[in-house]
Amino acid sequence: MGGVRTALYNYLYAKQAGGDFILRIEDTDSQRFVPGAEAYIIEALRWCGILPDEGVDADGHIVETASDRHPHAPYRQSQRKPIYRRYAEELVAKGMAYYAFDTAEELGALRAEAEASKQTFTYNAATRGRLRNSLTLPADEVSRLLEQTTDWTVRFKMPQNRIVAMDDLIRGHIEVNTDTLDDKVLWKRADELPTYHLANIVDDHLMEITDVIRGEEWLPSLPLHYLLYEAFGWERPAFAHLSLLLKPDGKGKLSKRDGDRLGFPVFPLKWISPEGEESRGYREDGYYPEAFVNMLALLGWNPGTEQELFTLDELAKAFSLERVVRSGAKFNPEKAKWFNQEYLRMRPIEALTAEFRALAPEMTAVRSDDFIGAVLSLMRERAHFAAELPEMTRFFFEAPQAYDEASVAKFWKDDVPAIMPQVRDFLAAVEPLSREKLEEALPALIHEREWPMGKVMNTLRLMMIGIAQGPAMADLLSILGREEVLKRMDRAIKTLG
RNA sequence: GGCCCUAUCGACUAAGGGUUCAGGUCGCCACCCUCUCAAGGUGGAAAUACGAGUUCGAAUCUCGUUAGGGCUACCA
Repeated sequence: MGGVRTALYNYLYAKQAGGDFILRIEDTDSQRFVPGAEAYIIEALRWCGILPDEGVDADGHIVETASDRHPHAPYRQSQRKPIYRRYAEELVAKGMAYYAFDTAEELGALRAEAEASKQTFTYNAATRGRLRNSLTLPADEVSRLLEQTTDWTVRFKMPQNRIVAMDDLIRGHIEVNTDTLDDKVLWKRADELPTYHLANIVDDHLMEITDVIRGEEWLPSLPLHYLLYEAFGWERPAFAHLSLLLKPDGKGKLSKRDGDRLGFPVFPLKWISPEGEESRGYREDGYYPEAFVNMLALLGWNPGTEQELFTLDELAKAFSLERVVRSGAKFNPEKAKWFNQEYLRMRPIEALTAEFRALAPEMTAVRSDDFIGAVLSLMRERAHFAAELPEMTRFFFEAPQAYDEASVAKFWKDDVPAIMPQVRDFLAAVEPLSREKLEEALPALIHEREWPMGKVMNTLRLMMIGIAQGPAMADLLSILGREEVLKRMDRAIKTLG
């Protein structure tokens, strides 16, 4: 969800400015490769209607070779591997980065040691002079290690005691002293791959990215990114950092577990991890993508007006980074349902009818679109999801198999058994058996005969649908039609005695 | 621990120093409508974290405290 929201804001911002939304896969961590994740991302964005202008082809596959429409291919960082080393070396040549030969074990030991004495180990100006790198080792030793070993890295040489002044489109001005930062690894010889920091800056430059809208977790590395653009002498894009989505109850950021625990999806689409663990999705839970996207857009942004329902195009028109809120937003599953309910109501009846047929093929096989449309028009306002409709409307399609005992006990007594055959005679003769006619004639009959209104109406409903709660009698009877109404009455009179 | 971000009803948010005893939406409660249920209509309860300061005036600006979050990896 958080990822989709970030993508959505990027998309809206790009569309509003008449720009392009590019999908790039940042898969530089070979250890954490997850099969199926890339296809999942593309499918999820597609379901949401967030279609990349660049990076993905019409067939839904990531583009690997450059073309007019995809001038910056390939879009998978793992396929851009040869690009990055050059840039890392460029920084070393400029004296803004250096080779580091410390092993992961050595650094781990240093960190553990520092922790034991309640201190923090930071690889920067304060410590790099004592560590094994091209700044401290003799040149011939450096050359030897570069050629003969494969576990070295290129680290950024963080300047000493410098204030980095940054501007964020959402958060405003931020300043950080470089002494609190460390010499981040930029490139790893072991897999010849860059880390996020290098790959991101190089690719954003190469792909002509003008605006970076990403999660708040990247804010601490913004100074590094500023310094990297400066080191390369490149113009930097504008940055905007979005706050996180928080769990509905308690504290902390929204996690996969919260969905399972509280009963709502955290993923746009159902996701099955390589380990076989399943997570439900908004799509499979019956949400309309329009409702999901609308809900996400309003979680951390507002239009400044009281409008809450937006199409994707309307969102693109109304969106602005100035109106993105800075604080984290707790996700509210109830409001998500409300959005879907609103979209269920706005749905064209033809579309809803088709959807309903797919949901309940046996029940609807012999029914006309007119009949189904009449049922749905009456009943859809009671539902949050289309999937609830078949059960909710079953009594229109099938006569009741049994009569609710509590309702029978409450209504099928006193003079009612004597009255109902007379109601049947009325329904057999009334002309036409329309909603308008019944709304007027049925109460009129009840008044005229001095029958108890509630008792007769509820008993009639009980006879029609098996329980005493449901739609208004005039609607119910007119949709059911005379033949079915009389059949159900006869059966109820016979069964209830 | 260090660095950074954030702080208005239960939740999402509006109010950009005076037009606000803080507005809207979801949820909750009551009433109305009514043959029941739902929907709808009307109304209600419900918030500026705390403490200083600036100012004629502070939800709004400043500082501090508290609380929450993020980062602190050869992950993104």
